[in-house]
Amino acid sequence: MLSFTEENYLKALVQLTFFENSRQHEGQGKSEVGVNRLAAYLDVKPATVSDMARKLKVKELVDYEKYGKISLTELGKKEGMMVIRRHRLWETFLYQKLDFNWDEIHELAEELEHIHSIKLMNRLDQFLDFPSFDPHGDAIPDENGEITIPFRRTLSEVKEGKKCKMIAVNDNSIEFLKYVDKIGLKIEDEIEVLKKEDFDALTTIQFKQKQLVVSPKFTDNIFVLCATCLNAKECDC
Amino acid sequence: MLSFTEENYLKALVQLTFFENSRQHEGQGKSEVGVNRLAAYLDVKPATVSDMARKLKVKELVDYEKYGKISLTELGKKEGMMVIRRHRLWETFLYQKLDFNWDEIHELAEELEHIHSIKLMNRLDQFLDFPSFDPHGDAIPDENGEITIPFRRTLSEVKEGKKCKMIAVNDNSIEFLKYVDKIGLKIEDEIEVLKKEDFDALTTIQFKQKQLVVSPKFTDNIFVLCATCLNAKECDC
DNA sequence: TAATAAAGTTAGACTAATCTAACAATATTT
DNA sequence: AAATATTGTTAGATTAGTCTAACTTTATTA
Repeated sequence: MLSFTEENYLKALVQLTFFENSRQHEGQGKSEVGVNRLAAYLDVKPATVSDMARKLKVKELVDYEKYGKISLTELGKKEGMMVIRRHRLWETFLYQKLDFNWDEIHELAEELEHIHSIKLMNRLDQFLDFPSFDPHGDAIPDENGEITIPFRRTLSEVKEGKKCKMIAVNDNSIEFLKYVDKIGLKIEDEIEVLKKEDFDALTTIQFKQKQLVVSPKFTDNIFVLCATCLNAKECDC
Repeated sequence: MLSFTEENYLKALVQLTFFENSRQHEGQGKSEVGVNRLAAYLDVKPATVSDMARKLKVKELVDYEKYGKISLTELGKKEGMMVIRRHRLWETFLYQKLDFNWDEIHELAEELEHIHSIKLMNRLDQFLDFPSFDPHGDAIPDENGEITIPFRRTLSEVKEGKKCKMIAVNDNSIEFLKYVDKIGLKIEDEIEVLKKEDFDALTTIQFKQKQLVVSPKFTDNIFVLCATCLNAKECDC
């Protein structure tokens, strides 16, 4: 059985090697990370990560050689994915059933994700009607730790005059989530890009009969999908 | 913030000093416990309890002097009660919402009870419609850690020919819970005592149109209440 | 390529929670 | 009351996860 701490290392490795900058890395297979980077991400000292990397290697959860990079083994990836599955299912529960705000659920899920029970998570999954995305729009890994990330683009990439729907946010900081809440935008909402101003990169969007001018700080962090590109990598939206 | 372990010590102390044998102790104020007893209950060595007792004393959670008994302070009692509140609310959730069996919920609640969030527990309480008892029929402490144990008697004490309803079980062992499940008896079910045989202490009961002969091992561990004694200490049932 | 910077490792220390083994205090029994 | 049994304490060790400080390896740059 994995400890609380070991699980957090595996989760962090999944985030850093599979999710972070996934568009840049796409297809490059650069799924490894340095000791310093992981240490910074987990807010511990590099020395601590060095130690832990050795321990995780013994348990065959990571591939790692002294002075080398760290990467997840198949087993390690699966375990990390399961932590993320639990995290995202709990977030969905807190948001949908207990009426928590978008910006409150992450912290609670950080604790709840460490409850180990496959049965519990499968029951919760069923209770929530098998959601595909959590309240931030991130995909929820299935029972086997598999995740099928649909092709996503940011709102910045959508052409003028096109419509799309918001499916996720890229920035999970409380400030960002509070802003999105404030303007009244929600997952699954339809957004129309009315005008894109090249000069200062401001975009005028419309959703729910409201018009709003937003900056790249916003558009870069909203993931969208349009009806036609749901399953297609090429799409003109 | 209390650690996982500290919380378990406080919970155990509440169980041993307030709940266990509460009928015997009633009114005697003997709410203290020895090092060996607590060690046996927690399945650790007495040496460990000695150490922890000193630490908990520093934190003003227990009263304790070297070679003396351990008892909870007001603060310690409240913290312990809150752990029990969380445990019982989670059990209720697992049983009512996720359709877990009676005998599966305890173990999961042992983990869930350590998630600290007052808001989470209050929301869950609301979601469950403010239950007074958990699935085992034990009272759930309120937001302030207060518990009002209603007057309970065991099925053994009910006179021949009287009816009562089951409100709790005294024995939470898996074997016992499985047996209760097997015979199809549930919290709130009405039970009629048809016959009591003094010779071998067997009792014939009826519930849901079924008749069954049970032993003291059973009747001693079923708590009941009758309509007339709900709020009265004296009752002829 | 040699010097410097960045990245990573090792040794030794700390804390919390546990153990064992030896010892001390208190309670019980003859 | 002395002997014995029960109960509780202390000292020293262990493990996981962390730290700091000193050191080593690898990468970058002048």
